[in-house]
Amino acid sequence: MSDNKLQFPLTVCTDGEEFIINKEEDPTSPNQFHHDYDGDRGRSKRRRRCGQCGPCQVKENCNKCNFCLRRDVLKQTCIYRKCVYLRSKPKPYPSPQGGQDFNQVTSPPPSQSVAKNNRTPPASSLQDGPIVSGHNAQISQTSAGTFNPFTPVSSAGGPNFSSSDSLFKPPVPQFSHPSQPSMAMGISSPENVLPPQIPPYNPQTMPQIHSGHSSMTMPPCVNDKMLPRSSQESSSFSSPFNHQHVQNDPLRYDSYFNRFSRTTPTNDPRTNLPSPCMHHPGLPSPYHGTTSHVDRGPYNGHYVRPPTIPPYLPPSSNMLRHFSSLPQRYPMHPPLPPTGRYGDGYSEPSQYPAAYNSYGLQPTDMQMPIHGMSHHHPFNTFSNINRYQPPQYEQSSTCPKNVCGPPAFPSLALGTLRVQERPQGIHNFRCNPFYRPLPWEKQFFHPIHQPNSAMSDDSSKMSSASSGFECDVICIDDMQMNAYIRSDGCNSIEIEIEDPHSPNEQNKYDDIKKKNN
DNA sequence: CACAACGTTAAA
DNA sequence: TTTAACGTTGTG
Ligand SMILES: [Zn+2]
Ligand SMILES: [Zn+2]
Repeated sequence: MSDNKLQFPLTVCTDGEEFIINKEEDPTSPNQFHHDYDGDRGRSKRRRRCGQCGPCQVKENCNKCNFCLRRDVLKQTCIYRKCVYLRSKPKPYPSPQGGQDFNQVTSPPPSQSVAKNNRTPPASSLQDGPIVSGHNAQISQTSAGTFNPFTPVSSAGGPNFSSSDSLFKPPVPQFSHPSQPSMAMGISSPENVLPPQIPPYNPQTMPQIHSGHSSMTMPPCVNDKMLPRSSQESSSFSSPFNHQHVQNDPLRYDSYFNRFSRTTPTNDPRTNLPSPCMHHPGLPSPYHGTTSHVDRGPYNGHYVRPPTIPPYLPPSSNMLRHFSSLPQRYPMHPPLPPTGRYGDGYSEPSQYPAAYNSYGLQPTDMQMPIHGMSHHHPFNTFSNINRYQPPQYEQSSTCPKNVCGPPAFPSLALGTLRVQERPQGIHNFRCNPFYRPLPWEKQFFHPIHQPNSAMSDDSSKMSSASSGFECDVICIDDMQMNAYIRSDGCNSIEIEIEDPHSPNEQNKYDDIKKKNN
């Protein structure tokens, strides 16, 4: 890895865009948590949102899910905002003794005191959906001390998961093949520009669930490192990202077709996809409605801690459980789905499938946003979106979520860097990764089968095609190197830099390039 | 179990 | 006090 030659975090500028590159951290670092809920210290009776997981980043209520729609009665938080860690059943209260029922779900990271910001501010804006919080421009706490419960996001839709089963059964190796699209480095993301990834709630762009399996009701995985199928698509949306990409016309390996190619948006069917955000052609939408606060944010010592190490890579999934409050199709106004909180095995702590991946977006910094959210209303407040970092799996580990095998590509040997766009964008719910159905949400969104859709039913294909992978040459601090760039389809790009001094790697690259010819 | 309802906790 | 939403309980 070329890490040793670079100092992180690095700031990389490409085409006027600045990115922050952080070295990957070990999310598993234990010492980062502390909690009280199940711990003893003044344990509170209730767990609190961790403030770090993907859903916790969502600042706005979707206003479409059952919980939102029936908030008064159900008194539940928006399905899209439900903390991953709270999805498991709470441990029986006064369980004074060490019955750590859910050892994994105990406490959140030392909550950054910052978390308090989580509380949503007055809402000023209203749009339709939740907002992902982001960093404000302050970057933050980066340090290693930061807990990263979740890794980032990938956007929405993670890889295809069909069902919980899929967790165990590697879908298609996402990494095994280089794959398609990813965003090129220069991403221009002016404020108000949508992230490419969030395909509007268009049935066609919605992640499709693998049919034939049990239904998954959880919201999407946002952390997957792999490029979710939808991400891909989204990346092709006309968006700053894409545009940039086009400009760069990077060489990319299209796994789907098994070959390298230069991008040509023009003929790429994907480019015909709808704009990433139906609501944001570029401007904020009108505000309408009242607002309401949302969560109170994490509180020191009160969270339930996200799964610790092993837990974050569990076999099954709590997260994959049904989350029945998800609307069928967000933007649409479909029939309401049922609401359920722990259902479907959510309760099983042991099941945090991909806790990390599934949910976590790892904001570059842990800062919580400050935007208000409206309860029953859309808002048009833009919040800075986090530049979510790609998931950080152990180096050789595979994406837990896609239990697929390890990346069978050079990437393994390469150091992984996370490149994040410098914080600046603002997005509303629709533009936020969470907005899209998360993996577990697929069930809700997928219902609409679109035979003729650009999206194939063959999840295998989609899957492989979704691991955006492209090799390109980038320059960092005057150093040129080959790098594989993967996009999460949203706000993050993962760049794997080859160690210039590693002949082997070089060869690998060469090989790859040759294929292209 | 999935779901619905609602008491209750706790932040603002 | 109000509001958000966690945890529990009841039903099918
Ligand atoms: Zn909602
Ligand atoms: Zn959380």
